[in-house]
Amino acid sequence: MSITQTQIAAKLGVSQPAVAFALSDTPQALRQLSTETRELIIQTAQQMGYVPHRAAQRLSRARSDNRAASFDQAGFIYLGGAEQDIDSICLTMMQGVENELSKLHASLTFVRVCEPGDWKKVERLMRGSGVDGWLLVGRVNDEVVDRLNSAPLNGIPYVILGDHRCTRPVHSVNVDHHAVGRLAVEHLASLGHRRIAILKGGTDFVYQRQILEGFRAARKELGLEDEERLAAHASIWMDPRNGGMKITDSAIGWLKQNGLLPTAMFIPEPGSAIDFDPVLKQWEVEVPRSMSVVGCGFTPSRAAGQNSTFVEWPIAEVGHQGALLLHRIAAEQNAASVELKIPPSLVKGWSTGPCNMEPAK
Amino acid sequence: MSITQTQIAAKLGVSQPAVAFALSDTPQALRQLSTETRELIIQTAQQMGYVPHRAAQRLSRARSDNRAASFDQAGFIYLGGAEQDIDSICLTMMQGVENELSKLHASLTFVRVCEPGDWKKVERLMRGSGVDGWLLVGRVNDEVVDRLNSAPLNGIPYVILGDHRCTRPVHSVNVDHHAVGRLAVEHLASLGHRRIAILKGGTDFVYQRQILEGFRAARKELGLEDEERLAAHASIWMDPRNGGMKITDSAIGWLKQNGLLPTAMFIPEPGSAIDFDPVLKQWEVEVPRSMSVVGCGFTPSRAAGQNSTFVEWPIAEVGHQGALLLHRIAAEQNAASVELKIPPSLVKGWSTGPCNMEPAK
DNA sequence: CTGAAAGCGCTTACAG
DNA sequence: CTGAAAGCGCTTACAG
Repeated sequence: MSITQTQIAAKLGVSQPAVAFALSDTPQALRQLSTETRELIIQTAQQMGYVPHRAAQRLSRARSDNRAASFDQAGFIYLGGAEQDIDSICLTMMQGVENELSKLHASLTFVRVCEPGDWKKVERLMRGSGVDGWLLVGRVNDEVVDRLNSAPLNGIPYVILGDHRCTRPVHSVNVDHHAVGRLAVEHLASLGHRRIAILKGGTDFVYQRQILEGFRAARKELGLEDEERLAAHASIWMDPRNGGMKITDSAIGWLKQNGLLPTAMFIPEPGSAIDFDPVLKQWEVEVPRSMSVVGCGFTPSRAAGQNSTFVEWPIAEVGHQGALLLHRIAAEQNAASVELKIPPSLVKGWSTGPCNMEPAK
Repeated sequence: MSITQTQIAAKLGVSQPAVAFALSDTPQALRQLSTETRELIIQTAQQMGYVPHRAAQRLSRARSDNRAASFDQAGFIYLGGAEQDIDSICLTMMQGVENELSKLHASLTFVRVCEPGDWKKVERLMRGSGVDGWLLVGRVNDEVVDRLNSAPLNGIPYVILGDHRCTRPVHSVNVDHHAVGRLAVEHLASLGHRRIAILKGGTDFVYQRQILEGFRAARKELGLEDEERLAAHASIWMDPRNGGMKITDSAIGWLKQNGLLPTAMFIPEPGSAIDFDPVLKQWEVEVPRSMSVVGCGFTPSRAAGQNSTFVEWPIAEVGHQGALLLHRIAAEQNAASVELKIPPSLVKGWSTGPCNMEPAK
């Protein structure tokens, strides 16, 4: 069924190891064979559709563990009960990871860990030499990291994707949420807006706090109005059962009645901005004429709203970089801890425009 | 690092194959060793934390392919550009699959296929003997199935999870969507409702049509009012960019003005029912006093709304059964095609109650 | 009926 | 410098 090195060797009348050397990149291989033979072998292998037997490769490599060369199996640990609506973010990250791994001819094993007993699965995979490195997504904290650092799980490198709550030094890749808040403000400020509100979904989660920080820092630096009541009273209600966010229209009413209506609003919860339009209409606020709105979103299919302006979270890129980082630290035994932040980008749409009005006093 | 059979053998002063036999379930193994020795070996292996080396097992099994015994690697193919908001459904299915596979000591490899070139990844995995069977989720059609049935991918069993558009006989597992529609009607009818509307999100997708069929069949069988306008004019607007559903409140207005307001409503799109409450309030419809609402949802965390009544789609169970089916057909070479339908269940909540009023004429 | 040998498909150290 | 041998950790057919 599948082609083996031995079959190729037989066809060309060379030894099986000769084929192995021709197909490897080790410095030794180059002098083992004439360039001519090497080329011939490579060509033949290709046209016969040769693909190395994964299990055989892994087993063989077990002899002399060359950590650099033997990275071909990553594990994706989804730690359930996560903060935030992690599902679609998680899948998008996985796609980014898988995409990058496939270029390295490595594959991705999915493991879900929800209760303590589930760590047995991780341990089993590790003991059976089934995985060369872990990617962690979800509820990652010191307890999880301690588990991975100590016997019997230690020795396998890991990288955390997305938000986490670890205090120990770890390798991680995440969206630069600080920059998310900053980017929204900068865009709106460039359009002339000076009274910019943020519609928070809460401050419980790491990303929420980081976005808020970035938002405030940028607003301060640019000398914009810093009306705390704008943030305090406009809040997004989050329904944990649904994973969705709803805007409390009472917040808008309050702002309007108190003459605090901003000329621009930033809605950081991904996909929430689209809910906003009908609520605003109800209060006779027209987007973008009387108010600009910047939302958040990720991946083409999950934008904040139909062609509206939003800050795009580079979730897939987090996956890509996570895979690359894991591959790197799997090779270099003890690399210094890396916390990578991927910058978001602004996608301009119809929901933002120049500031036409003086903010209501 | 990891324990091997040889190490166990050395410790007990038996041969390595003796250990192998003790740990296997083959009939031959039983007579090879005394029950006593066998027990001792098993015990020792366990307390030494022995886990078979996956790659070694696979490689060794390659010699005499006993298809039944050598199932330990499934591949999960996510076919992108799917209909419906598949992401969270997909992840829930994966969890179900992984859960079941882990009991079989098998693991799950994630592969994303979005463009034709991505099939190279599938082919590579197959040629490298990296996978014993496939689970397919997403945009599955005849073209995909033909690909898996013909060289160079053929010979590996596969099961489709969720909706698909294949006309050829295939193995598949899905929610019984027909029963979803039926269940909603039956519950509402049992509460005395006779004018029951369905708020369709569309009829483009397979599941939408099946739910509608089930809904209508049940309504007919139970002799309930069959006012087509109820369905025709109450529609859910779906925003593909967001993956979310929104209810057009104009539909409610139309129904009310025309005296067609039903006493109960079924909202089949998962997670949409929660959006409904504020819209209904706006039209002075109070749930459940003047109208009962049944939504849809899946997995505990994705119910249709906070403690509201909904039909639960057994998505995780689809994953479970899919894994089991794949395992089965991987063993029995050519099993007849199986299309498994998993029945949904009704979760009762606050949003439904007895029919108090005569429907408006 | 028992027990040690062959072999899965690779990688690479190591004899010649 | 070359080329065939050893070995990774298993499974199970096959000599004795």
